[in-house]
Amino acid sequence: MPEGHTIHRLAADLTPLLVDRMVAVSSPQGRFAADAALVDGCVLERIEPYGKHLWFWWGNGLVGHVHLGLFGRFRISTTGPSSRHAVRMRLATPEAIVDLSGPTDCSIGTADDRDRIVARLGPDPLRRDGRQEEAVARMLRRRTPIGTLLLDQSVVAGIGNVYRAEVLFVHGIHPARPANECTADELGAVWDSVRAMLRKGVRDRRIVTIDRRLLPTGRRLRRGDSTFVYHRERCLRCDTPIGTVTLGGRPCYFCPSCQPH
DNA sequence: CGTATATGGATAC
DNA sequence: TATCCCTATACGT
Repeated sequence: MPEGHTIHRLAADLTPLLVDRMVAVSSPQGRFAADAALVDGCVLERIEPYGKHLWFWWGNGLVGHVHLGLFGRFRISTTGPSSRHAVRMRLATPEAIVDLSGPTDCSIGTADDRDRIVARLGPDPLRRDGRQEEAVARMLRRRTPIGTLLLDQSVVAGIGNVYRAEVLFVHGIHPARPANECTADELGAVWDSVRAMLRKGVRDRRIVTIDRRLLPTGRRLRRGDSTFVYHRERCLRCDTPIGTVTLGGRPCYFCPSCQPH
């Protein structure tokens, strides 16, 4: 679930439920209990998404940090606590209960702590302050494979393994190509595409990158098809067997035919 | 019941 | 580069 679109979707969903309210903060599972006590009963002033990070600005000046990692998940209930799951953090108002399980990080810190983390993030395509030129500059000056850079949160914040593969496919770029062998126009187009993909992900609440205009006319889609190359056996466009190359420590799926060296 | 897998990332070497 | 952590789910036995 969690690439940047998930985080921005969560901020939009949780804000009307929790912001400007006094929130009971607890940790049924226990590991967040000491931190929870620091903000329990405070008014939540703002929920801020940035890349794959989520910050909770509390009325007493403290700032909660959540990073879902690979397994983290929020469950929202308006009818009572959802049992059965290990709940690291519970945010409760009279109207709603928000349960967080499995995060890589869930902690309470200061605004400075938040700033230090944001300082090492690249621009986020889903934020108003996300600047295309900044991301292009960060990529263009390096000869690192573009597939590695797109996964590097200090270059662009919010892209994960699915969007990286899909956006490179859409532009016909082999993931191992050194970033500085791309043109500025090309990299700008990659930014624009991934921003559009992420926005669609926020709207749909899931990743669907397929654009029928990029497929041969008459190509039949199977139920559940959502990507061109990610986690597929064969390319959705040309049926060539999909390859993978490990970049940034994780397999990057690509079509050897549509994305030649 | 066990095992494999997953859209992430920090840390140790 | 390797290892570990966090959790849920799908699937095989």
